[in-house]
Amino acid sequence: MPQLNGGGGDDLGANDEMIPFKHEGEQDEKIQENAFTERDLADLKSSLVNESEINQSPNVTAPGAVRRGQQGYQRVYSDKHRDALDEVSKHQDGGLYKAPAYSGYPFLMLPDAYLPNGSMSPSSNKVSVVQQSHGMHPLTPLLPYSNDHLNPSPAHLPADINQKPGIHRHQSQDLSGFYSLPPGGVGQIPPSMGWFSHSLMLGPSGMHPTGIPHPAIVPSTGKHEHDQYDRNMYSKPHQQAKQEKEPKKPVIKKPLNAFMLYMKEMRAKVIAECTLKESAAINQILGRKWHALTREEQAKYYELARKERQLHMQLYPSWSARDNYGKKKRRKREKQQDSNSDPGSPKKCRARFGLNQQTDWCGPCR
DNA sequence: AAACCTTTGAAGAAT
DNA sequence: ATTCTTCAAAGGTTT
Repeated sequence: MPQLNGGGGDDLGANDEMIPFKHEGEQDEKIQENAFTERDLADLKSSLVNESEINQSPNVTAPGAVRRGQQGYQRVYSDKHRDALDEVSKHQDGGLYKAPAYSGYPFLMLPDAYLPNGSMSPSSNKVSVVQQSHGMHPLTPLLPYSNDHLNPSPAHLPADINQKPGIHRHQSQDLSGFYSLPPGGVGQIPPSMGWFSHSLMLGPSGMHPTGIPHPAIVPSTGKHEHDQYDRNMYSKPHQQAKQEKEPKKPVIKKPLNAFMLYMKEMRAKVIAECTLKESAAINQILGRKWHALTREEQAKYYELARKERQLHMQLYPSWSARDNYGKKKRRKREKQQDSNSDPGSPKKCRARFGLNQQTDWCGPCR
């Protein structure tokens, strides 16, 4: 597993690269924060892109170039964070899910109101990840994993679930510990979690046998997936009716990566601060805030993402990211691909000239 | 109505 | 082994 790559030795070079960027990010952050509070919002919006270009990559003029440059940096950067994460994991794997920072993470995002009995608030374990204070969607991706949903009666579950062939991807003790219930919690997650460990067990519209939709599963309608998901959350009968109408095969979405989890948590906060609503702009801010995070702060999300992937893998052993390839139709990308596939358009400008010589890149690459 | 935009990270495909 | 592509979320914008 890539994220477990101990990184083969934390080369100090990584740190050397990390530091300047981080400072840069912090500066940006300060600027950004000031912008939120002092700058006219319209100015902020209009200057957002320019500002980011100036701050992040002075040599770059085109947004696309920013993207490319960052991609080049990205891998190194992510590797470094994996290193950081590994460091954290080294500390946490032994006790992470038995305690502290992340124990019961899936429940962390759960408003107390959703907690079993309403009494077992994991507040003591809450990390800053908690979202409701920002008006975030209370039902985060991991909500369905909560014991609130596990609770509702294993009686609903097929008796032979754990005996289903092909779903015996080894159950990591790590994971079962990770999703362990609070002491005194009502339900107990079966060690195997096999009761909902295969997509085949899901209804036509991605409903869990318990009636709780898994966040990674959406009806394959393409558009308005999220709306449907939200409706599924709150209107069960309606959903059931729809379930009958839609024999379509459910789409299992990719598990969220660290940054996506971070975005999900922070989006509402950023929107509240700057009143921007345009996701593209918000995401730019979030990207910069992400870089401004400390390693430890980021490590939290890498760890959460790792658990997400683990659980996703257990829930849908046969799922592959490839399954969703081609589900989205592209308009512009195709053009870009065409230009890239052009024999006269060298794809490897970045590799050839490096990020510091982007002026030597061909037009499309710039 | 559907794709785009914009971000980072993970996975898979391609080279 | 390295590079490239696609998708994950989100919601206003563009086509």
